[in-house]
Amino acid sequence: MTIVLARNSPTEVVASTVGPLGELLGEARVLPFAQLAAFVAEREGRPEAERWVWSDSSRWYGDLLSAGVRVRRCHDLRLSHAILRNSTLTAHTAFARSEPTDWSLPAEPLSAHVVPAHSTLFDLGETMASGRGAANEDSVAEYRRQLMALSEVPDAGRLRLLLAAESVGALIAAEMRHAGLPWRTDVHDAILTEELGPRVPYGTRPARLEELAGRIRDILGDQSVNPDSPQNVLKALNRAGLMITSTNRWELAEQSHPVIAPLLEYKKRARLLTANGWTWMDQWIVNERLHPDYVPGGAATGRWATSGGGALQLPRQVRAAVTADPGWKLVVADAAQLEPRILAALSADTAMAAAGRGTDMYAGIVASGVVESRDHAKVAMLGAMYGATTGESGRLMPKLTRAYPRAIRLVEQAARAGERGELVTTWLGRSSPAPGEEWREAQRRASQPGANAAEESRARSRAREWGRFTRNFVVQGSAAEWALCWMGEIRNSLHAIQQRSSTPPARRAAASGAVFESIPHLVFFLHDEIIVHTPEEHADEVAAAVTEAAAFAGRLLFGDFPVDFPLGIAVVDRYADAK
DNA sequence: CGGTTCTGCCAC
DNA sequence: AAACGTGGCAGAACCG
Repeated sequence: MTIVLARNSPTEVVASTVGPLGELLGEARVLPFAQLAAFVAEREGRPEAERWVWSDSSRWYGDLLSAGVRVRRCHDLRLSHAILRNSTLTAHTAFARSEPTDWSLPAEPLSAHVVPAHSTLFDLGETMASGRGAANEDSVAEYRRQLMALSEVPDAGRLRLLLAAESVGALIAAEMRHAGLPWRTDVHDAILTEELGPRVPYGTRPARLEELAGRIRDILGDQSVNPDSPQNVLKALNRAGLMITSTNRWELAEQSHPVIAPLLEYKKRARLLTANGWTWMDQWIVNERLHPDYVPGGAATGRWATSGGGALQLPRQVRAAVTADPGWKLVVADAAQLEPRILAALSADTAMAAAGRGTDMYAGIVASGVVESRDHAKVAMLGAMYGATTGESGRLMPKLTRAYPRAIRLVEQAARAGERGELVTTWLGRSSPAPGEEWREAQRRASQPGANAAEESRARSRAREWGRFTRNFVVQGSAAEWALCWMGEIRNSLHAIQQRSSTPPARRAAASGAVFESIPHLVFFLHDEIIVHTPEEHADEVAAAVTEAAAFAGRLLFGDFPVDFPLGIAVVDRYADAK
């Protein structure tokens, strides 16, 4: 059954049951927000899984989770709209060719600090009520238009899978934000104290940094040096005779001067303080949980982005603070060499897939005699996917091209398409954005008869730049699709484990408002890795399910093509212990 | 003074 | 060794 939920007024929801073409089945029900959670919970209590269609999962589902209600399936209209409007597969449809509407706008970010507490049913709708405008949502009509667009695509199987994967990703994002990543503030504080000295008020330098700043000034014989100011440091180092043009780490590291070591150490520690210091901890860790605001589909390639919390860049330095609760474990898994494996499958390059038969594809490439070392294999593969032309990576390209012609042809063709300003499309059907007007104008000018050399060279350089983007887009975007399928299947398996387990399910949890209090659940996702927080007794079962889900995702996308997706996987107490 | 851009570094 | 993709973020630097 499919039920479209839409905001009817600032205080009401309309729930419309619809059929396969989005046609209304029976009367729509109007509910006050206060009754929505009970309504959804009742439908979710039935054996058959409803599909909830709504504008924006982060709002609708965030509210439901706060009220203690989990759902199994949804269709996220806004995320699906973005895919269907831009895909080359739907480019011929009225849906893609019509003028953009409000549905074409990105979801509004959740307000900075609605960290999911366990609110009561009474609060439900607060997030919804704060959404864009007060206008009613025309969700049924939009759903119908999307179904219509899909029906106009000859072979829409992959596109349908993409919309389902994108939508389940949005559910998972909301669930992970709700549950939060277990975070020990005492461990975090101990790391900071060890690296920086005891906590000091915001705006003052901790002892360890003060001491390093003193040493830097003494060595340079200049007490006015401020190591936090790149400009100031650059001038001071130039005065000291160092021929550098910036103060970035690699340029400094090339110099031999006694000030370099303390300066690099200062920068390292200062970074920890500003990015993940006490201020960050106070702001983002609530009740020993990090609640990052994931943005599914936030990157053009379909990768997730985040806004706030910095979950895309949790430095290794602080990962020891990510610690399972007593009696619980973290199952940490990452896909080994995901992107090259995806490339092998996209291009049906059986030689490259064969090199990935073991757990280390780079070792497999060496074993096949393509290059001499694992480092070479890695830098060559990354160069092929990123479009490297110079350096070691560029020099190794011919060897790779000889060994894996199909794979390399695929990325080269994607690059050439981008250079011509064309769109490229992932395995499941997400297309790259078109280059901007400025880009097109530059290309037009350069191709005019009177164009000067500078214009031509600038245009060529912009074209190659866009080619590197589209080259990477097909691989990165298809890898993101695999990851969504992997995670969606993990979610299904965890649900099944919960159903089988003696610790009973959602109903009791729902009553307490804590949807994930006693069951294994995903708590972290980053491009090709996941963390599940699980009661210890389920840890091995969870690890097996995560592993099987990777194989499942491979079959779902690539059918019988013999490509493996091995994982690095560990059952640990602390994230830092995983690899 | 507040808003925007730049620099540098974190993650994959 | 330093050029090769996607992001976020803090603080400095710049600008009207």
